[in-house]
Parts: sequence; structure tokens; C-alpha cells
Amino acid sequence: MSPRSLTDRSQAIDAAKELFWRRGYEDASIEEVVQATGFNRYALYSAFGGKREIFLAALDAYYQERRSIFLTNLDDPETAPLDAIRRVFEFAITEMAERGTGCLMCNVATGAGPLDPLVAERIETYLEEIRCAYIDALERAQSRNELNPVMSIEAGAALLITLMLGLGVHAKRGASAAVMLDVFDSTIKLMASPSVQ
Amino acid sequence: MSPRSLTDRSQAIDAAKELFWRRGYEDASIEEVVQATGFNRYALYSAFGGKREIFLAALDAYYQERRSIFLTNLDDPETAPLDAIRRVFEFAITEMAERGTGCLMCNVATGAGPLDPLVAERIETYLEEIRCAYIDALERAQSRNELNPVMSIEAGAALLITLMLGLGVHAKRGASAAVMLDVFDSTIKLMASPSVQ
DNA sequence: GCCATTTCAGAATAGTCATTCTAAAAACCA
DNA sequence: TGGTTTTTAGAATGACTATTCTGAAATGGC
Repeated sequence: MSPRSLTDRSQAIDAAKELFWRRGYEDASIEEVVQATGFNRYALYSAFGGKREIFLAALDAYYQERRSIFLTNLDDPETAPLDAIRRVFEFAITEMAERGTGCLMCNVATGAGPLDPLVAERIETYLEEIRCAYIDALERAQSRNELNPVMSIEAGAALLITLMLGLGVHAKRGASAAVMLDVFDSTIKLMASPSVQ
Repeated sequence: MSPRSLTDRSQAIDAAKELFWRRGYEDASIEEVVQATGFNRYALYSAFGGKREIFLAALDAYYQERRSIFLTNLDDPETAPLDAIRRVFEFAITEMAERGTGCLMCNVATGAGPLDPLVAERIETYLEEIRCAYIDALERAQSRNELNPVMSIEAGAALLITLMLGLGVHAKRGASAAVMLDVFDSTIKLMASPSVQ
């Protein structure tokens, strides 16, 4: 197959994302990328440049999908903010548990050796965007008196991110969705205003 | 240097642990292990078998050190259980932030591809032991009415483990000790009995 | 149907790695 | 010291990798 059309290209990126998520960057060989994408080697190299660039495109695609799901939920004015956060975690936990491959971003972040600068930069950007979305949601929760005043907004957002990263590690080692949902439920219950509990 | 004596051997394991922690399993070559340990290649192979076995020994050593610090703190009858938990996290956070290499176990757990079965088995054992120690500490806290009844003991222990893993990922990407301590502080404050707050 | 261009599959290349081998150096011991 | 064993440093091996090259096949335009 040739990388002529844009849909071909984005299908290839999607297949590569799938592969890198399942097998990791180092362990997935170009041969496997060729198999997974249906592109031949020559076409892959002329379309992307090299393995690293294919991976960066896959990582971007991975984030854009999650970003859209996260932000759509968190920004929904119809939903109580803490419920929106719950939906985000339910999605992520279910997905990670079903696949058993954890979170691509999280796997990459802890991967061997010092991080590729371009990868590190992307992860910073991604996490910052998610952090802001959490902060917005928590601010709305606070203004509705649904937030436990013991915890600051900033700390709450940082906790949610840390929790999600931790769940990614858990999922990679085969934790069940039930256990992970239990961890999240307990946390969000603590974060909620005592009067709501 | 030769691996004749036990102290030579354990010093070599320690140097290997240091190296694998900093560079990751895949990225650290045998040449680097040779440099780091001071053992020559032949001696390394006859003493350990191969790279994988050196790594397993290093992982064990890593865990034994942390295990001893964690359990010593958590089992101390002189300390209030939540304070003991705080000390454990303060130690881990300080160490991870100073080194900027995250947590070896956590890095390995999320590493590329499916886990080596022997590594996976060890991680299960390690985490289960820590989980039990958290459960003991939380039970003591509960019996002293220092625990928020909204959260179950089991969920609390799972949350602490998830938090620690998440902080490991954060640390790998260069989070500061201050931010990480803030996340922990907020969480433990929420976990504490409202009457204590 | 024919030629020019593109696309293909796999071979060739160059590099890296873990591991084993080897021949010299060192250590040991009588 | 002399002779045997151990230890060493580095070369050889074999397997694997990403990337480039190549000659054949397919395609496209006329």
C-alpha cells in the first residue's frame, strides 16, 4: 500500500499507535510496523522519515483521541463536575483494563533511559492541558460547594493526574477494572464535599 | 576485579542497580555494567549467568532496601500510623526527585513490551508485601479513630500504592519534590478523620 | 499497447548488542 | 623460583536492528 492519501496515512498512524501501545517503542521492530500498517518499508520511510517520526505521529494520535474524550466530558456544562471527572476515569480505566497494555503515554514516560526530548516535550504539553481541564472542573465543583475544602484546586488536579498515571502502571501489570475503579471511587468520594457524602 | 567475595558481589549488584535505575534495562549495555561494577565481562558472566540475571539481582537489591525502610517506618509502634505513612512517602519522594530517575520498579513495570515473567512475579510479590504493610497501618489508624470512615482500608491501601506508582512516573519526567509532596499531603489530609483535620 | 514513473519486496549495509572464546597476564603455592 | 591455575582484556561470534539500495513489478497517461 502507498501513503498517497491522507486517510491511508492516518490509518497507518493508527495501526502504528496500536502496535507501539501493545509492544512498546523499542520492542516493536520496523518489520512489525510494516506488517501492522500494510505500508511497505520504502513507503513508510518516504512518508514519515524513520521509526522515531512514525512513533511521534502515533503518540500524537493517541493523545488527540484521549484529549477529545477527556475535554468533551470535562467541559460538558450539563454534567456535575465530579461526575464528569468520574466519566473520564471510567473511560480510561475500562480501556486500560481491557487492553492490559496500560497507557501509552505513561509507558513511554517511564521507558528506558532518559527520554527523547521531543517525546518529553509532548508529554509536558499533554499533561498541562489535562491539568488545566481538571482545574476548570474542580473550580466549577468548588463554586457549587461540591468540593471538600481541605484540598486546594491545584493539589486536586495534581492528585487526579498522579492517580491516572498510577492507574496506568497498575493496568500494565494486569490490575482489574474493578480494583482500579474502587481506587478512583474512594478518592473522588474523599474529594467531594463532606456535606454531599 | 573478581567476584570472589560476597562483598564484591553485593557491591557489584549495587553498582548495577544504580546503572539500571539511571539508564533502564535495555539502554544499559553489558559494557556499561562492566564499567560500573568494575567486574570484567568474564567474571560477570561466571558470577551471574547473564545480563538478565544481573538485572534480577539488582531489582531484588533495590526492593530490599526500600522494603526495609518502608516496613521499619510503618511498623514503628511509637509513630502515629498516618505519620509513618507520611515518612515513607517523604523518603520516596525526596529520593525520586533528587535522582530524577523515578522508581526502578515502576520504570520496569511499564517498560517496553510484555514483562519478563520473572520480573512480573517479583513486582507482584513486592507490591503485595507493601500493600499488607499499608493495610496494617491503616487498621491501626482506624482503631485510633484517625481514619476517614468514607474510605475502606483496602481502598486506602490501593490508593497509596497507586499514588506511589503515579509519583514514580511524575518523578521520571522531572516533577519537583515540592509538587509531589503537595499531592501526598492533600491526599493524606483527606484520608484522615475529619475530626482530626 | 507502450513508455515513463512510481511502488514494491526483499537483499545489502552498517551498526549494535549479548555472549563466548582466546591468548596473555597475574596470582597462587610449593 | 617454577609450574599450575585463575583472571583478565579484548577480539570473535552470531543474532538482531534500522535504514538504504536495487532491480523487478505495477501503474498511469497518451
